[in-house]
Amino acid sequence: MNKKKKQIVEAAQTLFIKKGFPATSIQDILEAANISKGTFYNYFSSKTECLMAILTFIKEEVIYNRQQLSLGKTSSDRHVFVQQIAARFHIDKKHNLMALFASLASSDTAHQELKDFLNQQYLEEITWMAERICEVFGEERRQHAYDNAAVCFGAIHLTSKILMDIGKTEIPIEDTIYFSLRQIEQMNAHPPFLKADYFLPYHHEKNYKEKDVKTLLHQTLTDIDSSVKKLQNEKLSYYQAFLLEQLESNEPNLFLMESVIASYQNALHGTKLEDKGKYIQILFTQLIAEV
Amino acid sequence: MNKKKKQIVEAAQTLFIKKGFPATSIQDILEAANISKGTFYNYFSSKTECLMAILTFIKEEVIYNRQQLSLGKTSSDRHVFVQQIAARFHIDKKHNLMALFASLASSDTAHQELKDFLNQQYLEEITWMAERICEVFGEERRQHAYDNAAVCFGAIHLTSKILMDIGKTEIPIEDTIYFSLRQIEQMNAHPPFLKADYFLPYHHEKNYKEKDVKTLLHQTLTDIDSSVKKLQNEKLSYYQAFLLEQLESNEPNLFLMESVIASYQNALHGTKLEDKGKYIQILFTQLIAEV
DNA sequence: GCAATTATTATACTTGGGGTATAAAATAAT
DNA sequence: ATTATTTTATACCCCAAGTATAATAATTGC
Repeated sequence: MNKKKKQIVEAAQTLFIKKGFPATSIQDILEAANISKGTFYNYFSSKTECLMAILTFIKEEVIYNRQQLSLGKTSSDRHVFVQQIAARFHIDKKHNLMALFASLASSDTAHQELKDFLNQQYLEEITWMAERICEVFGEERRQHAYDNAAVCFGAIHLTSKILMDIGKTEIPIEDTIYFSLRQIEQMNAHPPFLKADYFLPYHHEKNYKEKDVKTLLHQTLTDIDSSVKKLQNEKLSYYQAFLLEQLESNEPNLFLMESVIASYQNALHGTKLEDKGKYIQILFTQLIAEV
Repeated sequence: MNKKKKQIVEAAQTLFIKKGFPATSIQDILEAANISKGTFYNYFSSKTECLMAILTFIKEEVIYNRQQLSLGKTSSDRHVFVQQIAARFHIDKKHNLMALFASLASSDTAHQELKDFLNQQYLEEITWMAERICEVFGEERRQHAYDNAAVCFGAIHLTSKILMDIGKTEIPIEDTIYFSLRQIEQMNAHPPFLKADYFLPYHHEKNYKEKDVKTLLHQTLTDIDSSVKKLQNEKLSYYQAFLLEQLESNEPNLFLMESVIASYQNALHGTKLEDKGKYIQILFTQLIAEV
């Protein structure tokens, strides 16, 4: 993400939160970001697309956070699971996404595009949750994993919405999550309602996604290629070339890449490319999370 | 509701469903209803208000339907409960509200007004459900009634949304409701999370509502007063006068009114006021349901 | 360093929707 | 039949999304 684009995204995000998405005009964004209309439409074809860029960025942050939470912990740790679920809420809160979503859901002309985007997000969240339920409650839960995920997810969201709407904002989201998790504690006696194969297509999506993240990673690297060269750091240039080479190969060595990216990011520390490094790290985390 | 207003509402409803609320312009409504802008703004101060009129009308239909379903059945009948929950979905489906809600949630400038309206609707639904859960599962459930209502309601809505989104439209909503009800079958071992007193203010709302329905009923009756007189039916005129008198008194005799309204409606059968009669019946049902 | 390309600005323009205003015509009420 | 009220047609205002374009600034390639 280049400087101008970031400038726009930051201004837009602030405004979307403060005034709500529909109430924020493009003019507002232009003034806040100190850019002209042409520039805006150079980066985004519509206000909706700008919003989706913001949401995508935040989603990456959530994935990264969840991955960090799981480091060094066993995958069956229930408290980690709760923290990971809470991560979305905390990050949403940090960016005040609650307010944003409240003024969203659909909007002016955004229709299908945004709707599909949000649907994709929540269905991904549910398949992730079903997978994690198997890890936390054991493989014998697999049959009912989607039933449980739906009930738990539904309970969390509705309950937190209720608590918001009736003004009980002091209750931490973790309490709500523990409450909702309790609802799926007992083994299910009935045959599964939501069958795993319903969601197969959405697992396939992951592969598409994987491709997308991969190309995105590649693109980001090539984007800053010249800037990296300018730093005239031999090691860095080598890393850069290595990473691109790996990404272009059919079977990239993920372990090696992980290590190299760490050094790569380190070498960028303090330079004006530091943020790009972080972004690359996040993309990579997302890539391995999806494999 | 007079003829022109109904004409507008019907046209608007069709369009909201077909094109979605935000995508429907007032111009579209004017053309579909064959009216001019002035007329529209004579009945509604905004597009949002028009939508709320439609939603209110449908809500009344739901209440009426649920009341009909409970006739002659014990209040603990689980299948009646399921049918009553399903009523909302069926009526929503009949009016294709799913499509409407999907294009809604918030919108252009509607903001607070519409948001509050929808919040009110769903919180009322939850308090209704909590009450019914006590009736169906027994009084010993009261402590956890709101917990159970939230979990069940959340499960129903999320699950049906999922099934819609993944294209499993052939699964009847009743299956989803039975599935969701199963989730709250076991007695809850933990202390309640959502306490009943959180929802106390929303019970008070009922009283306000009652007043509204009463005045609405009165207004509807006076609206058609002259048309009724024109029919030159002595009995009908007497009923008309009687009902108005009762509504104006401090303690209307509901039993008498119920009987008179039945005859009243009967006398209107076949006339062009038949629909008005039905509407009055629905309003009255709502009135006694809230007392 | 200079030429060529690309990004950015400023500005004007088109389209379209929400909502107001008003005078004339139609309909209803007494 | 004469008021009142509703309805219409039309023109208008305001504002926002998005397009177009010519001029200017910044990058890039060589």
